[in-house]
Amino acid sequence: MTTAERRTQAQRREGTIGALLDATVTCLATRGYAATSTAAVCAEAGVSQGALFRHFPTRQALLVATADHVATRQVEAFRSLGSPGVDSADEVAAVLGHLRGLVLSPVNQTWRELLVAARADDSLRAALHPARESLQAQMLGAAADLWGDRLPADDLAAVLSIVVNMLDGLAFSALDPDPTAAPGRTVERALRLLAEMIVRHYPSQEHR
Amino acid sequence: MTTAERRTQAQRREGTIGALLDATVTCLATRGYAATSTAAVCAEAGVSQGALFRHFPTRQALLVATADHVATRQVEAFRSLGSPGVDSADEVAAVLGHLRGLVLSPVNQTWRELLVAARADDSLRAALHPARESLQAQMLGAAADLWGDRLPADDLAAVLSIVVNMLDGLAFSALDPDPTAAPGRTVERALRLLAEMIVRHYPSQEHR
DNA sequence: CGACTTAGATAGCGAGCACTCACTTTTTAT
DNA sequence: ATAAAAAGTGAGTGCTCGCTATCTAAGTCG
Repeated sequence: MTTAERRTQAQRREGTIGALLDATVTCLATRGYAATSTAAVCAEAGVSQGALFRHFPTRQALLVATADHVATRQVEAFRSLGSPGVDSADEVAAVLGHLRGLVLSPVNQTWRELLVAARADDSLRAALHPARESLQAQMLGAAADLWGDRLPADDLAAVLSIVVNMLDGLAFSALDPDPTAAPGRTVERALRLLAEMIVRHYPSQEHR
Repeated sequence: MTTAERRTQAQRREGTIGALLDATVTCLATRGYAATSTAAVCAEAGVSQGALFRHFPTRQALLVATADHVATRQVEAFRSLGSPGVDSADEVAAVLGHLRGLVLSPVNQTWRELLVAARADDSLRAALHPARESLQAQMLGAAADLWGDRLPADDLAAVLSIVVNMLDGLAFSALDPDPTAAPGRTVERALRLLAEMIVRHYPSQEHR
């Protein structure tokens, strides 16, 4: 640690803010909303509480900033799926499996934790509202880019709603602390069945 | 208040315990887990904190007792659906709508709140585990009684998993404080589409 | 350099939390 | 009737929380 001791103020600022946001993500994902106290976040980030309250006027401001932070990362992860085929049930099932991985990721866990907390907190709900709308629109846009040529727009939104809501529901039901635990027989069967139902309802043009 | 002033000890006990359980349900459903403090529950129930801690050694014990309380009420509500037809897409959509109502009810909201809190609390998760298993088994059994003659057992569990997980996911996403708010266009479309996919995948015998 | 602004550290404050305890009231048993 | 037991009360206890005030360290600019 002999070099690069000198940083500009903007660099210092960005560094600690980034550390605080990342620490908030890991605290929310591992300890949950209630246990994500300012002290816990500061300990995780390796800074003092004074530093936190210099950059964020209140705990809620930190949480809202974290929500915006993870929202952008969510669309990135979704788009980084590439453009997988959805012609056969196997391919759709593979896509569902990948989506399940995304939904179970810490980033998405953070997002869910904030949404749940927002239900009982009016001002947090209001503060999270724009990010929520933006995220939904961007996810729908990404889905349209990937598969918009196969489904009418209304149906695409409906299928997306079915899939992500089911995966979110699964994430809430999966209380195992180990995120890579065996998905369970019925869960695998349910995903497989959903894939089959989708391809049967929207057969690809080649097979017609 | 001139009559019936005399109650046996068992009656008094049952009365206050019932009031505490009901108060816990409404507190969890309206204020959320974190705001369901012992003081809030006692105020809602109209008893003192001393009374609460006479019957429940700790806050967690009260919450676990409440979980058992609502679990039984959930199966009752599910079975009270009767035995609706599931031959046409319209009928399946109607069933999905009724299920949606059940999932959005305060009883189910309470259950979800406890499950979410259990994710970050090891001992609460362990204490809730038996009720969780029992509830899942009873729901599957009820579903088998209602529609077991139409689907193989494995498929029934898978369909049930898809439907209830999607509805739970919807309940988490629906942050509106008004539970009877307009379901939203895409939600209605998604439920309708899911109903159509189900009847297409499992056509009734008569239409074969 | 030296005045000035920004970033970060530390101690502490008031509020709310789960829980306890000494006490009163109501039911039960003799 | 009266003693014992159970139910219920409400003030108090220690602890953690979000947040603030005060201070030191570091970067900026004449």
